[in-house]
Amino acid sequence: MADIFSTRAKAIICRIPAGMVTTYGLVASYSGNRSGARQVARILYASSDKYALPWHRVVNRTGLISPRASMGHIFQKQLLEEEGVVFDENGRIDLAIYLWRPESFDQDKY
DNA sequence: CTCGTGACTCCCG
DNA sequence: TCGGGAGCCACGA
Repeated sequence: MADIFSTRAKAIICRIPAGMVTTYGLVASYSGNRSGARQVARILYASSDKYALPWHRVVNRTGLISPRASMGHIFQKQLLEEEGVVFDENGRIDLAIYLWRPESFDQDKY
């Protein structure tokens, strides 16, 4: 497949277990481009609409949800909380506990 | 087909 | 310690 980047990104996002989160950079890194964090975000947004990807399980490197819309991150936070993710008083996710790495799954080559 | 944009991250001053 | 700039590339119009 030529679009390994988007394909991989989607595949990875799709495999994020409920109650877990990952970061853009991490997904990008495992998709073949450590600087493709932005593309991951874009692919996610564009694809989540058509492929129903769990974009809400992807947060930025600090564990903080990126405020892409006025109420977007609030909704995202809510979804994660229902999956069992706990936020601290700053609305930040404890990556030490909830960070899920692509290496955790069989990343063959796909 | 071309152009603009961006839900990020890292590095340097 | 903190802030700003550059790099990267897919998607939509």
